[in-house]
Amino acid sequence: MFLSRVTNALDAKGRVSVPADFRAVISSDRASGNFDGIIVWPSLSGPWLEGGGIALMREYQDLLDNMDPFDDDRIVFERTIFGEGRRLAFDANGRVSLPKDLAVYAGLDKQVTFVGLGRRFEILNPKDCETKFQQARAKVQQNPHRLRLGGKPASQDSAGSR
Amino acid sequence: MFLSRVTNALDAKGRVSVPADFRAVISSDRASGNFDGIIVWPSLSGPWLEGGGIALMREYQDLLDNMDPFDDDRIVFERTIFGEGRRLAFDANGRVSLPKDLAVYAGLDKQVTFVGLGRRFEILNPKDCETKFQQARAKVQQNPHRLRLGGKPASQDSAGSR
DNA sequence: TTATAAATGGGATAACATAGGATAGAGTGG
DNA sequence: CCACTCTATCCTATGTTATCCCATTTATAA
Repeated sequence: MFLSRVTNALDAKGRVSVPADFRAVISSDRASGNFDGIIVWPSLSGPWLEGGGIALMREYQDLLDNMDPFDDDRIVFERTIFGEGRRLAFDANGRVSLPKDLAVYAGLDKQVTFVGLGRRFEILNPKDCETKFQQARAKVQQNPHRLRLGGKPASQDSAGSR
Repeated sequence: MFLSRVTNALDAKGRVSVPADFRAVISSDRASGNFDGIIVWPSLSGPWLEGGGIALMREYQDLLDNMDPFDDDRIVFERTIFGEGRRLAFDANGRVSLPKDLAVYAGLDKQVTFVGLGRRFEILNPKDCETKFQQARAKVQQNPHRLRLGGKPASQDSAGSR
């Protein structure tokens, strides 16, 4: 499970270290022979990136496999999920090199922040991250009931927030 | 799993490099002795091409075996994918040469874009690709609920809205 | 402090995409 | 039946980019 917030440097070659904790998650749910790296895609919700391990992609694939092959929405999801995703392999030091267009999309410059979201994570500009965090906090304080921490029920979760 | 979007040049001889990532997928799920190349057919849905490895053809065959022999979808499926499909072998540099009629069908000229869709991929004109992607993105944003991205529960996710 | 792991920097190297000539095979016309 | 053309495949070459490898720094823990 991806947890916590880490800021690392993006070097001149476009490389950035993936936090060691995150790497541990990837390699633990990685059956031998699986891709050793992360999958990253531009968020549908705004100018930042989202990512996860290959296992997450398989979950998405399972969901899609259950859709009607001739459903119009199916191809739309296939394009957005698989077509936008990039496979970024770890180098020997646990770094990935971030494609330039993704960096531009997310406004990433010298520093990037990884934010764990459980099944997946976000990659964004540290400044934007701070802003988003404050907004999210404010929202929860206004509306504390939606997330019922500590109780089983939580029928309408929404926890995944994102 | 085929991921991401790559644009490569179609040269004067009708050759185009298949993205290295895609080739890796093919050779990884390729039992030794299998066909080293891609299978390409005109899409059922419009003027572009679809393709995959030989392994995908096997999957389709299994699917078809379980369909009603008189199902209309089945017949269309068989005719396009098996009937119209072409076997394009890699050359030493990982290129295939795209038959002229397929290029015409898909309106391919100097540049072609490969779009990963998980089990298969699309091959189309970069301009058309851009259009389709914008449409897909817009559609998913309007209707993110059909596919429960990011988690099991999330019946009315999107909570984090923003 | 010392030891261990993680993150960072940069030069060397290999992989990739692309171009073009050379060769072999299919099809056509004489 | 042979010569010719056209086309497809093979092979080598080259610029560009990514990745490999090693060295150094920073952080964490004993």
